[in-house]
Amino acid sequence: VSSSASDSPRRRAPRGTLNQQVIVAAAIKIIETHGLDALSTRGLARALDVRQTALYTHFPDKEAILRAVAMELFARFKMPDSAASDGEMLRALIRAYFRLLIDNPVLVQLASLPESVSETEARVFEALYGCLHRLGIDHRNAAALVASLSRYVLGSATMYPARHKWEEEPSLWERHRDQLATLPPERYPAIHDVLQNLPTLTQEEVFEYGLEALLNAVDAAGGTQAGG
Amino acid sequence: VSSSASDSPRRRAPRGTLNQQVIVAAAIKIIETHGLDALSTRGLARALDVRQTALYTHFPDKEAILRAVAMELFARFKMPDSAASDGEMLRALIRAYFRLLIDNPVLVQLASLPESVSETEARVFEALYGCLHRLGIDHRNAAALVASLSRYVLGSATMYPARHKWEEEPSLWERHRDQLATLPPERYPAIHDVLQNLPTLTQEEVFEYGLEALLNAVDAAGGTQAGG
DNA sequence: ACCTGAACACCGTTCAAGT
DNA sequence: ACCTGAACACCGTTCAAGT
Repeated sequence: VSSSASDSPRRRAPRGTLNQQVIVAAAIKIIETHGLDALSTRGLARALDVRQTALYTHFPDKEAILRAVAMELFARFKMPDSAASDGEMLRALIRAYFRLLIDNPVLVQLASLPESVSETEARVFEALYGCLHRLGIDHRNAAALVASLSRYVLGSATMYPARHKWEEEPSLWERHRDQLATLPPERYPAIHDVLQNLPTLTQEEVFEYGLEALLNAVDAAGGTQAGG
Repeated sequence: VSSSASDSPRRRAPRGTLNQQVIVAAAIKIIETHGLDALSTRGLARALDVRQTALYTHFPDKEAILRAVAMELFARFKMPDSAASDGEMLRALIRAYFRLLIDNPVLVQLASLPESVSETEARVFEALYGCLHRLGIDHRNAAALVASLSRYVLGSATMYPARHKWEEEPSLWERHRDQLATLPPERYPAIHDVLQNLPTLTQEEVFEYGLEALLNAVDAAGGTQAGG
């Protein structure tokens, strides 16, 4: 029963095996492969080939690990290149933030963590307010618009059909659509009217539709730069 | 050590003690008092003065209990009275749905449950599509608008500062604001410019701002019924 | 300083047994 | 039919002990 192959647990992990970086990397790997619910301190320790209590030398608790994971994923944000106009920059910023959330859906799940605002979020907000200021939007409208946009992006990312590797079940969006289709047509004629006459409407199209609607107010208030 | 007062556990619960209704009611009470995370089958059984395994006679698993809780809370939806115009009805429907989610924040947490569309949701969607149809909005725009509105409402409800009885921590919204204020002003001038010049902007004002922006497209497309 | 072993107080779920 | 007791396979976390 002694160690024979490399896949058998070693007797004792050497000194420098663990640090915050490798723990976070292993946690992200588990989350991306099997989902946030599959991340346990025991499983994480197993992946790192140490006992679970070794983790507590590097993090005070599991929540601290999750905060570090969120920080690491937020750092993946790609700030868009400066655009032709502030209106275009505004759109590019929102799209990039949306992209970050749908590429790393666990960030949505971790949104309720008591966690300081990430560097990424601060930079995005700063850039958004800067654009709106240059477009001549007053403080009140700028704050209301940025707040509305955040809510819209969060809701859109939450409903986005992230094809999780680890689960068979379809996303919120697809389930919703499928179930609406099974409702009795005689009681829900308007729903069926729309569903039957609308074969294709992607999440991206929906997102762009709402984004443009929310930004129309800006184009109206600040001088628009015509079509681009 | 035998039973002395009414608060000591009884020896054995009589036959008809449990049914789906009382279990769901007790679950809702725990969730509203201490939050969803505080709901365990053990605690639920304790509140009902039975052993935890008795619950499995009435529900196959905990998820089934949560689905029943969601159904019960969805039934609290108040369909608004028919409004003066379809435009007003549209707004009343969205506001009522938002109100349902912020009055019962656990519905947002339970949104990802694999659960059939509730009667409430179907009725709201049916009413929304009906309004849009009468306003002359085509299928594509109607579907895109309803989808955008759903995402906006979900995001708004998620960020809403529900003053949970059971937790001290401020809401997402308040934490976010407070933390933005602590950022270094020299690196984030636009953020501070807005924060300093904006003493009061309530969640309701933000919600209304985004709602009007999203519905502007409707007012533009379908004939608007002037101001009301 | 860093990793381990054993223990603690929790989970959700099962199943044979009682009534 | 409905409720119970004991058990199973999990959690996150602690702490004294090893190296």
